[in-house]
Amino acid sequence: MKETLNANAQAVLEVVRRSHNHPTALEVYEAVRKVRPRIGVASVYRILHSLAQQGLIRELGRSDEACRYDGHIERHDHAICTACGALLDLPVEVRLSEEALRSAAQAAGIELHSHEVRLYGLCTACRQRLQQVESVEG
Amino acid sequence: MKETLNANAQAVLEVVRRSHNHPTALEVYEAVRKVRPRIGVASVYRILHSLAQQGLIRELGRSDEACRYDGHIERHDHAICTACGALLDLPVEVRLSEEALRSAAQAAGIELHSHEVRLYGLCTACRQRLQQVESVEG
DNA sequence: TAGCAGATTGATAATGATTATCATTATTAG
DNA sequence: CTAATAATGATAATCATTATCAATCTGCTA
Ligand SMILES: [Mn+2]
Ligand SMILES: [Mn+2]
Ligand SMILES: [Zn+2]
Ligand SMILES: [Zn+2]
Repeated sequence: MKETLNANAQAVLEVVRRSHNHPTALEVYEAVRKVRPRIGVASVYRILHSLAQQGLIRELGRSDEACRYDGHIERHDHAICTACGALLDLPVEVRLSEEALRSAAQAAGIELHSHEVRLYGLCTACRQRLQQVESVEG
Repeated sequence: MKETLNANAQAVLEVVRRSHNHPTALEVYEAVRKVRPRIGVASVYRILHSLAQQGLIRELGRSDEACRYDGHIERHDHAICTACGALLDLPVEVRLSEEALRSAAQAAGIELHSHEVRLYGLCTACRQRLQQVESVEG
């Protein structure tokens, strides 16, 4: 229900698109202020979430909100539910070649210590819950 | 300089190891309280960081601390500096087979929407900074 | 055009996670 | 047994994010 972007949303989108450094919400806020001085921080947060929901920008971090700890230190990957934030171990390893890792790390200029694959999607519970809603609505 | 683990640290480590659900610091705190009722929340945070630094447990989330936004929505991967929290785009794609993704998602019971590879290590700036320190100390 | 229902906005307060302080307590060295 | 030092935990502070809610804007109708 949020088809057209108003001036504020346009400005936020512009800022995020122009920036190549993965800005935080507050950084976006400071930049948007320059062109839309009356905008408030609440609106920036609202707009960012809305843009992310529309797929126009992407949210990084935020698997839930609090830092989580893992007692299993052997390398393994995770699945993250985009609806409820659940963070699950992947029981099988997603293999990727040493060579690909090495060259990617070099291209980014990073000294590689470890890596992780993250799968995003709906967990079983959320899938069922959303199907319910869908069948009621439709 | 934190070779031996005292009773509090042992208890925290036990809790994290026993839990299979990636607990938050506060969840760990509640569980540890049961066996060490006098422990404070500050100590739990201190111990968790210390254990992570020693490589005995792993911290998930916490690329920096605030949620970051990305204006580039085409699928791509990231490098994260474990020293300064910098979050960088990988300029090359880390390829992994559709088949591996699919089977991993199925094994975790998740309906896969997207995925991301994360490389962890030291960015250029931090690498140089740490070399300086090292040469002064050593 | 005036008036009104409903949506949008932004100032501000509230919340939740994490960190900083600092007086108190435990450890260690002499 | 001291005195010095390190570890601890209660509590206050900070920071990002969200909730509230009065004010404002936007169609729309009489
Ligand atoms: Mn895990
Ligand atoms: Mn990116
Ligand atoms: Zn879920
Ligand atoms: Zn760095």
